[in-house]
Amino acid sequence: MRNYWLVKSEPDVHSFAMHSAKPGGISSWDGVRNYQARNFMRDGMKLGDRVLFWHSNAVPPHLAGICEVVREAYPDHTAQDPSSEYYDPKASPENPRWVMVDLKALVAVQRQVTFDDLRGSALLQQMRLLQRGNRLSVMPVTGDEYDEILRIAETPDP
DNA sequence: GCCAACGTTGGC
DNA sequence: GCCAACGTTGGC
Repeated sequence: MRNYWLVKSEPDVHSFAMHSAKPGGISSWDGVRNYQARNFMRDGMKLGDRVLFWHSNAVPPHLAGICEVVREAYPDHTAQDPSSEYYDPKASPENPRWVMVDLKALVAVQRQVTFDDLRGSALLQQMRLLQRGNRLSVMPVTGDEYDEILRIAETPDP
C-alpha cells in the first residue's frame, strides 16, 4: 500500500526544476533537522510512495510537482560535515541522528496549486499544511487528499 | 519586514 | 523537569 507525503522546499534554494535536473531526476532530501519530520521520513516513507513537492517562501507558495521515494531512510551525512550548513555536532557515525531519503522527480504539475485552491476544497480542510502555525517540512497526506490535489492540479497520478 | 507559532536550549 | 529566553519558519 502506497503512502502519500508533502515536503516543503524554498524554490530559491532547491526548486522542483533543480531537483528534476539532477541525473535521473533523483536527489537526496537532506538537511531535515526536525524530529517529527525526521520520524516521518525514517518510519513512514517507503519505496514507491508519492511525495508532493511544495514551494514555500514563494509568491504565492504553491505545489510544484510530484516525486517518488526511490530510496528509504539512510543517515544524512551532511550532519557530520563541519563545512555543511546542516552540520550537527551531536551527530556521529555511531549515532547519525538525522536521516535523508532519495526522491525522484516524476512530473511538474499542469497547474500550480496555491493555498487559496486548497482552502477552496471541502476535502482538504483537515490538511496539516493549512493548520495555523504549521512549520513541519515533511508531513503525511491522505490518499483522498492526494487525489483531490492532483485533480485541482489538472495532473494525472504519474 | 512583520510577527505568530512553535521547537530548542539551558539555568535552576 | 520546569520554563523563560531565544531562534527559526514561513505566510502575509
